[in-house]
Amino acid sequence: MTDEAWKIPDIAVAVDLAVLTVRSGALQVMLIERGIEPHLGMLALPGGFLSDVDESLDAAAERELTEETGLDTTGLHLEQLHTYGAPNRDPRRRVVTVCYLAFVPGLASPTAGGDARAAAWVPTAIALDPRTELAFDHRQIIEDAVERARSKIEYTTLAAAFCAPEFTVTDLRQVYEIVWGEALDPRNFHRKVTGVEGFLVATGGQTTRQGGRPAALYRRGPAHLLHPAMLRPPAPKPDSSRTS
Amino acid sequence: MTDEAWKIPDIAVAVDLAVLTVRSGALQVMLIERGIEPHLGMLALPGGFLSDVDESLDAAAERELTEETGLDTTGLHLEQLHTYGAPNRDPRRRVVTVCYLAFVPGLASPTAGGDARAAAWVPTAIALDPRTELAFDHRQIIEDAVERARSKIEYTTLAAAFCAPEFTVTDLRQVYEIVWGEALDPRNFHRKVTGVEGFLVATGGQTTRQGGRPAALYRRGPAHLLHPAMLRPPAPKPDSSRTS
DNA sequence: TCAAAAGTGTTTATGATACACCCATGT
DNA sequence: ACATGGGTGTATCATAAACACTTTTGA
Repeated sequence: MTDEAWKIPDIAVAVDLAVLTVRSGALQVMLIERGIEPHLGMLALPGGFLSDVDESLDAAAERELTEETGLDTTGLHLEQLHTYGAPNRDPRRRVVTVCYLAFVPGLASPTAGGDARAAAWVPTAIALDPRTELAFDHRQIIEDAVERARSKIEYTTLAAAFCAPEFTVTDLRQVYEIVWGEALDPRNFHRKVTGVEGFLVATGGQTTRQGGRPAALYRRGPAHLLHPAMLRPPAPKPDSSRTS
Repeated sequence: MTDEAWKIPDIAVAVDLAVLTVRSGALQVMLIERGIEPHLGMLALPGGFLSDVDESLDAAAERELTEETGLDTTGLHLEQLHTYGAPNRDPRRRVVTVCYLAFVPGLASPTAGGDARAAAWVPTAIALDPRTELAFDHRQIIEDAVERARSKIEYTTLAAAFCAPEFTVTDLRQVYEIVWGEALDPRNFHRKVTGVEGFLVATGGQTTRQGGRPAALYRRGPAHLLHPAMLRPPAPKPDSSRTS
């Protein structure tokens, strides 16, 4: 039997995870502080090598997340983001990493473990700040993950999952504003989300407020896809036409 | 220095290519007939293992395509589709394959080479027919690739690239109909594509026809993205309400 | 003059945006 | 009364779908 194994070079396969959430009014990403070389002590995404030839990529992603952050991954929805394999992205050897995105609410605070010296939620504004140093090509990965998360809430009902079990339309709008980094018109937003079938279910309850009309409370409806999709306001062009 | 190389299992990294085009009025995919085990003689996507630790994933994809099909890959736009890594997708050993999609016009007929015994364009209707046997998980990959190609022409001007340098609106519409497998209203389609800025540029020429009004000829315009996007007709629900 | 294919006009419906305005509560 | 935020009404615009109709050619 012909075999071509002779020409297969020694390449390691890793998985990395961009776990995003909305916490404390900010889009945050789970980062670890590396406890091993290379990039010892630097911030990085949780991840690591496939540990067993019989481990699926998805399973490896879940395992690494649990190992390094202590987060419970049962029922966690992971989706492949991209595979990064530039020849020199890891100084030790050739590593191809399959990256996963998890964009999920309600995760606990992490507990460092495995090869991670520390683990914490970090606002993406800080993680992507030019002054923040990140290991490997993880800055690029986080940028890709944020963009994917932004587009996911355009056509799914996922944003509602970041609200409390009972929430107001304003709570939901703030999730969109945080993730997109754009202000939305509260009135049009209200009409839109209450008009989409299966998105919100009124509970009949109302908020008690300090000043202002009480808001109706809603629970998540059965829909997972949004029809029609929520539209992100177009990024305003740099204004080069000021005459005065 | 701490190292964790001891726990890195022996995994091969491959690239596979789903090369799609529109030829002879059909959406077609480039398939090879395998010249080596496993699945000797079976239809498969072109692809193979990374051959060198310094070869990027993109470069490996181009190399494999040229080796197995003889196609010229200069200027070819490849985009990552997905990474498939189920533990038993290859009977020999653990293989993680990074799949690329190329959806491009004007490719020549292939010439088999490398590990391919034959190479040919195959209509996707045949490739995905239940009676067609495909190696590994390549049926799934082709399905994913077709879906991606279908959505790409919704929001890009790529479809026009499958027409001759000068083409009519009907030529362009037929590309959409072939890729989507749906009939479109010629009149609304005409208004739509001629109304999108930068999509089509009238050359002033006309077709000579056998019966029927001559059609205006167009060239591709400078736009790459479509605003607003072309809408795929919604898949009709199975009609369970026929009463007569 | 007729068939065939190209292209235009018109109607109707949907949805986005902007924003005026009213509603319900705490102070 | 009034500030505060919740929620509705409405005009205007952009686009999509359906389809009647006109235009331009070859036979």
